[in-house]
Amino acid sequence: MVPLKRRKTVRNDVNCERNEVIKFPDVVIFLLERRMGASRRAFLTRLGRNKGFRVEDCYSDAVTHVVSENNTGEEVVDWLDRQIPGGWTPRPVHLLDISWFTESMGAARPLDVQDAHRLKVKAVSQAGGGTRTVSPYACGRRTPLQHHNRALTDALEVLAENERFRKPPGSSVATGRPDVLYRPLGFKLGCTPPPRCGKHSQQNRVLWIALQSSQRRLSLYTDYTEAFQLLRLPPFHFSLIKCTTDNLTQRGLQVLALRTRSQREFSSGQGTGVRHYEDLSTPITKEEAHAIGQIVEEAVHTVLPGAELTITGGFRRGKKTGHDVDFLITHPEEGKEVGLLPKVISWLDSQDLLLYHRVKDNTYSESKVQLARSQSSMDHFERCFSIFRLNRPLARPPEPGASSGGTAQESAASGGHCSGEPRSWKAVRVDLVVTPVSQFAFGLLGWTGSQHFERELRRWAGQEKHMTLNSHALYDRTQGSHRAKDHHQTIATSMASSPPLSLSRWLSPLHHRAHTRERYCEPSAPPTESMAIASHEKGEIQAHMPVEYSRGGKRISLHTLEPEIASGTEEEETSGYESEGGQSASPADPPGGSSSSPPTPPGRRPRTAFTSEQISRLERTFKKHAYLGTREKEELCRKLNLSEKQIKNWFQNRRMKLKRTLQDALAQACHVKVASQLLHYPELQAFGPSAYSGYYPNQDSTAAYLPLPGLPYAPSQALGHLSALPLEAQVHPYSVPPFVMPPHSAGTGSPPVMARYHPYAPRY
DNA sequence: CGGCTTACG
DNA sequence: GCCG
DNA sequence: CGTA
Repeated sequence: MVPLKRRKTVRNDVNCERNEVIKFPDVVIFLLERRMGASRRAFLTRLGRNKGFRVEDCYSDAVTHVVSENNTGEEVVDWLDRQIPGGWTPRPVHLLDISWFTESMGAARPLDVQDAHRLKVKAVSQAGGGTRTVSPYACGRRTPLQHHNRALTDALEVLAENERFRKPPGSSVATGRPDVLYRPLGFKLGCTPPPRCGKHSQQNRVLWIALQSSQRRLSLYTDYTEAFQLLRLPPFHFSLIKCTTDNLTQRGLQVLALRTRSQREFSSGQGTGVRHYEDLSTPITKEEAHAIGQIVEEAVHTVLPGAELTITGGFRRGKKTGHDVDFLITHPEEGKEVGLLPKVISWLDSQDLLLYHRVKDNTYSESKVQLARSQSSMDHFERCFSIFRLNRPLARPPEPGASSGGTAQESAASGGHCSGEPRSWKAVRVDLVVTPVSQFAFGLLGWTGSQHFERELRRWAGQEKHMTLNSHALYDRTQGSHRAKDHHQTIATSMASSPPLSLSRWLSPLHHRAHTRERYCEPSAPPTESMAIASHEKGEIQAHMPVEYSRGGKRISLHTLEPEIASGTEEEETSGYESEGGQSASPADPPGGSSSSPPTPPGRRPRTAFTSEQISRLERTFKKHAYLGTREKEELCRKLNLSEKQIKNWFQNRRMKLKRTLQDALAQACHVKVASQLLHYPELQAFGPSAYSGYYPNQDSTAAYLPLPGLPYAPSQALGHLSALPLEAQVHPYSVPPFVMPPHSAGTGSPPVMARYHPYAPRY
């Protein structure tokens, strides 16, 4: 099983004219006899020399290319080490597989060394002693012996190996290859990653390495790496790394790459991004977007006459500028749209309007784990990321309707270096998505959304339309029907008729207030079932709604159902009750109180405002472990004068906050919703108290107020990072990894599982 | 009024 | 429930 | 985890 592709080149060339002339003086070859055999070596030597190569009989420092067959890099190094008196000192020499030699022979010239030719030094020994290659999981190809970022590739390999044996739920995401990581880093890493202790040290290093290239994000991501550990989340996934670096490549990394001027290692897309960095970081105007629209429209109509083009994204929301332009394409006749995108692209390309394009079809079809996901085929849409070559208007701004079809000027191709002088065109990012009509509205929503907009929209859907809208579907609770696919009319209508900004008028807090007030202020009138329903527009009828409320510091909570609950509330103690004297003393406010906020329902501790001392200590503890053991809970409880329940709640809330923060950041970074998937691991589930609860020396008080430089969890810091992110708020909801729906939810004809949106951090 | 923070089922 |  |  020799994975080497041997070319038969050699054969008949033996008796060719023998010119011993050295045509390529810069290449000095040494053929390693080991496992090659003397006769074959002699043959190859002759062949090489005939072709004008300089092939040495003995190894020397003059040698530039060491060629071996069926040896690992380590074996070669080992051999060299034994040959050279005093040991072989690593020097810039290519350690190559025979494939380089034979291919060079075939080409009659020394080929540039490709990664595939290189021997990997740290190859794992394998059965059969064949040529070693790096795990395909680690890199899409064999890793070169000499490259800048050994630490990175090694770490990747470790990661990869781990990955093979880890089958966590949702791991289907982890199919991406990390070579994206490897390739973009065409430059030498500046410094060595910080050593870390802990299980995930390698992973963290990987991340660190990958991300240090973008200083802005460095702290962010190292912080989040720690956050992952803290939450006992599994180490990063490949996909995450992939996405992350992908994104970095498209954004921040470019800057660095430009600086280091090593563009050669970039893929075409990355290179394009780098070359047009200036353009791409220049905001796109509405006019430009419109012009692009004209072009795309022409393309679409040419390719498929009936097709419809709609602009989505920020421009649809009314933004005046954007970082890209998004379009949604469909055809009124279901099915007509399939395969449309490639044609559109190639038409555009033929008109020389594209600088780059990458069509993506089913992103995750590769991963077989297509689990119950009847709806939400968002991720099956054809889509394309492209960079347009948009002609700049000449001199004066003409009317936007100039669809100058193929006027693509063949300006100086500015292949690699565009000097600052203004060109006649500008590079513009354009995203194209094709959806079947049935999905059109859904797509429209998805691709038009901004965090704010979607949030508003969902609220609107929920409160006004009694429908649940999330990124996967629209559910009509009124009819109990599921309309993910065919409700486009309603959505489209609402989209059209109520522009985003006017949505707020639906959000009158009055309804809401009225209901809640009603419940809290009129203990004498137990809500009937219907009332309960009415007050819970979300459709979640609370089973045990407290019927009787009393106010005051002492609660006498009577729950109609669940008597045990009432008794259960005992465990709770008043330790922290008066921590804030003023507050809990008598929250009793007159019923007619015009207070803006509803009174605290009885049975519920009035909201306390934790002091900064309390917070800082909690934060410090949290930084050590996000899950609190009984021991520490008690301790905190004492020291902070808070009840255990408060401590417990605080930690719970804090974990959620961290999680949100993480998800948001990762979602942004990945430009993909993978983040929430990553956080769905059981590790995050309730976890018993730490075995070492009491062990950590309690670095008492003292420096409690310091912002703590390394403390990513101090709100100020974490949020500071976030807001510092130059990333756009918009995250497209496509590329949802195969969402693992609880397969058992089918039992009742109940509505499908819906993620409820989080009021704080809409993550789509 | 939204965001963030406590508190709870 | 408070704050900006 | 959603929500008051």
